[in-house]
Amino acid sequence: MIVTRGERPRPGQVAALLQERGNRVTPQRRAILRIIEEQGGHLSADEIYYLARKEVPRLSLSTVYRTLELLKDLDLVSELHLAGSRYRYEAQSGEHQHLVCLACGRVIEFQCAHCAEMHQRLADQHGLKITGSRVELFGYCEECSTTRND
Amino acid sequence: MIVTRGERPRPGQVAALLQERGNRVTPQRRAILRIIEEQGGHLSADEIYYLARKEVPRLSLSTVYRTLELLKDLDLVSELHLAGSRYRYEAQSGEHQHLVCLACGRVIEFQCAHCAEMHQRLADQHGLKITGSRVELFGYCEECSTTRND
DNA sequence: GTATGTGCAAAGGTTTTGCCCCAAC
DNA sequence: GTTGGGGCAAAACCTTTGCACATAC
Repeated sequence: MIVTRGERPRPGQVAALLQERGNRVTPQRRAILRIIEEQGGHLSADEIYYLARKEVPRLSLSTVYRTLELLKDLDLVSELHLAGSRYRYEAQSGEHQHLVCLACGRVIEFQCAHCAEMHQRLADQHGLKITGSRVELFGYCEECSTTRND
Repeated sequence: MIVTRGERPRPGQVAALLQERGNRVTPQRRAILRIIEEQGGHLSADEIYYLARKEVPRLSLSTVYRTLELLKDLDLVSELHLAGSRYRYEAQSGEHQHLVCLACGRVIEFQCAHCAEMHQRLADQHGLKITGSRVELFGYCEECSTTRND
């Protein structure tokens, strides 16, 4: 099955994707994927673990990591290195980029067609076939820059 | 002393920068800074440690980390999260961005005035004051994509 | 001489792995 | 019934910290 990158497969499709690879659909995997999709945010493995245990109390952190690995392979989830030392995970939902506030940690997502276009041009210039891109802008959001100036 | 961001201070200036803050100029710090500048690459703390020990054999890894912390504060070095789980460090040498080959790990740097301009516009739209930006394009370089197709 | 800096060792935090039992197919 | 997946505990990995000694100033 081919799911166009950037288009989020529906639950039934996810099951099919897994089965195609000989993977199983388990309550743990369902819970973890649903949490990432519903929360929408940029969750750490830890936070996912915490949330998922409400549903699958005996869940272990290693299962979270293993599941995230799998979901990355399936392009259902992507792994981010924003500020701080931990990985964060989010549902794959089309190319988008991040503005990160260094004070409060808030992350604003944006899409930018010009960026994508420019990246393609840059990659061509350097003979690279792009498979992914990341734009992160760091700074201080409106609220935080006001506070800091008080 | 003010060193314009993006302009690399010369050795004498570095000493002055340190002294201004009440920091000392030690052989360890000199070695680490020189390695980062000369290697030009994107070194991990580990690699810096390894190289610097040729010169300062009793150097410890914690000194490397502490020195990197200091050099970051002075804006002489910047910390990157490219592919993989470790931090990498490079000499601060003006805004530039990275193309990363996922097969061989090669990193190509590029500068892009358009990107900077666009980032400013995006940040303005979202009320963010930018202090830094990161553009990373992932893919396969010419050589590697040839090899993979064999 | 006096802080600041260093080495060493230990702690810390996050992610990965091994092993054996369990459950999805 | 098979085989992939999960839980647990331990290991691995990278980075940070505490402390006593060394050294740049």
